[in-house]
Amino acid sequence: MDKGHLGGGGGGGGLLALDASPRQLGFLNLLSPAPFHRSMEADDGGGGGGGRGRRSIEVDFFSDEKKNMKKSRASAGADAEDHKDQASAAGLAIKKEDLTINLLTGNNTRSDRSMVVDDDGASRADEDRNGRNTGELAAMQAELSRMNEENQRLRGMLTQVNSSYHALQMHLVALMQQRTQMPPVQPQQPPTHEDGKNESAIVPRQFLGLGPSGASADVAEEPSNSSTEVGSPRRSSSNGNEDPERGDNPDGPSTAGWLPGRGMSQQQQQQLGAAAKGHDQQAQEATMRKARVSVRARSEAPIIADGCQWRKYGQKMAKGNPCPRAYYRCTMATGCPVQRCAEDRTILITTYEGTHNHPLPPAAMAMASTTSAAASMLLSGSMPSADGAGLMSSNFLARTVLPCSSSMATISASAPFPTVTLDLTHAPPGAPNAMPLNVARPHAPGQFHVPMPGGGMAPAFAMPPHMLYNQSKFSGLQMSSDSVDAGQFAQPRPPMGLPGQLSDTVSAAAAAITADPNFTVALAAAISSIMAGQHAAGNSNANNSNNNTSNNNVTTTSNNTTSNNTNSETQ
DNA sequence: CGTCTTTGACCAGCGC
DNA sequence: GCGCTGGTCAAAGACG
Repeated sequence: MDKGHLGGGGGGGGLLALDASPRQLGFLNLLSPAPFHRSMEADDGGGGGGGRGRRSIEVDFFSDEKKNMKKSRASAGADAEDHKDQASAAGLAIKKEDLTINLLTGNNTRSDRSMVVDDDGASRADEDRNGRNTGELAAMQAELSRMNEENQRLRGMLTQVNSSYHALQMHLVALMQQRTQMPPVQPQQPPTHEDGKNESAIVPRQFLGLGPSGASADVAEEPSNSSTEVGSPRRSSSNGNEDPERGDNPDGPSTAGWLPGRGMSQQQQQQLGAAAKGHDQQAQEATMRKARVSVRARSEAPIIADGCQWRKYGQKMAKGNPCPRAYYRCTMATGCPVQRCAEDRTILITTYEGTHNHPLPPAAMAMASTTSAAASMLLSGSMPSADGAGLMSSNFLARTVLPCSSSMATISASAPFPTVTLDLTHAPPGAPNAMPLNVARPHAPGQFHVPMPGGGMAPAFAMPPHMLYNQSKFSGLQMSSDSVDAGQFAQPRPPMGLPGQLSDTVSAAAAAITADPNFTVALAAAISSIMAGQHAAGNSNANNSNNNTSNNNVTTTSNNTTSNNTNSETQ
């Protein structure tokens, strides 16, 4: 692999020098988010969550209760059952209903009695009634206050989570920047392994068996630009051989990793193995790069506007598709490997391969993190350790997909190149662009559809990818941890047992939250709405300028024509 | 003049 | 071994 990144063309393109550097850093994906998702994961498979809007938390949280209340009211006292249900549902609701119902139905309740009494002594009855009403009123008020308190608490939790998320995000960004600035940095490797010993174990996931490939990814990067490599063997993918060419140049490996090449890993490992410290990272990078994230969205534009600058370096007629496939390369940094093609007319399919190795503008962060997360998830899903991993990853991915988009995201993973397809062309029936957070219903077995909050409101890519609902029932943290590792630090880590405290924390939180499905749903909705709102607000400026098109493309997608994503993973 | 896009050619992997 | 296909390079042209 290699070269992929070389510069493109000749002509003037100075830009080109892209060489590949492998770094992974590129993205950070939000660690936090992952956890979020998970925690949120509620059951909802479709359900309910709903949330609608991004605006008020309260609504989201108690939507269910409110619904129940409304129901009860509507049904008027007639339905005793309703009452029961309501009662079970929420205390407040019950009381309210009791009042209403009692008056009408004449049950044994005090209110009833009072009514009956009226016949005789109006005044006394009135007093009693008043007294009772007052008492009930007081009770209701108490309930309300209680609910308010609870609400406050929940809000506080949300705030905390939110702040934590932002803090992590910031931290990641900082790390990323540091990394990019200090090339030589050694891969901060995971404590556990040294020089590649554990690598295999650590990096297990790879589809390709990538081993340590080359030097520290980070390092390399850069400087180079390698145009030097241009002459080199083109297809990187293929051979490990290339790497050797590059020799010490770390880039080589990385690039290699980046490319589709399949077999390189072992050979390279042997060859380079000695040197390797960054192997782990590279290996991961390689895997990351091999993993592809395909985003489907309706767009008239030739390329999706995700905040990054893409340069077209090639176009080919793809077999079986009348529409040409175009190859794009990120020009924001010289070795940024993320790339590629768009096909199809109405539906723009953008496949990302690799990760950005440079700091991204806010506008691009969302998409980058999304794709990165998706890739990492996918990769992590392949991990042997957890059966559910794959599924989880799917879910997570789904959740990860552009949350703002109103459309549904369909995720699929397929071999030989693990590919995650985020289908933004789907829109729930009857849900136009701006569909509120609706219930997600699985379209078809094996597909994960994720409701995206706020369609019309927030820029499609403005939001962090993590705010989606969790549908999955799976709990593992792997996803999060993996995603984090892979996406960001590229440090290889044991699948599950991450040293990460974060994982623990997250898991604990997730467990606690997920204990109550309803709560989970509500919380998920609330968080989604909040985050959406914040991001929209925060990024609106930057994003608007850059992402308008993307927004339109993705967000506007209303109906999906294509549900055909290949979903290999079925849940 | 510099940058970007287009487009033909080259190379490598893969399947038969 | 051959052909097909995917992916990339790089010259040439277009555009601002």
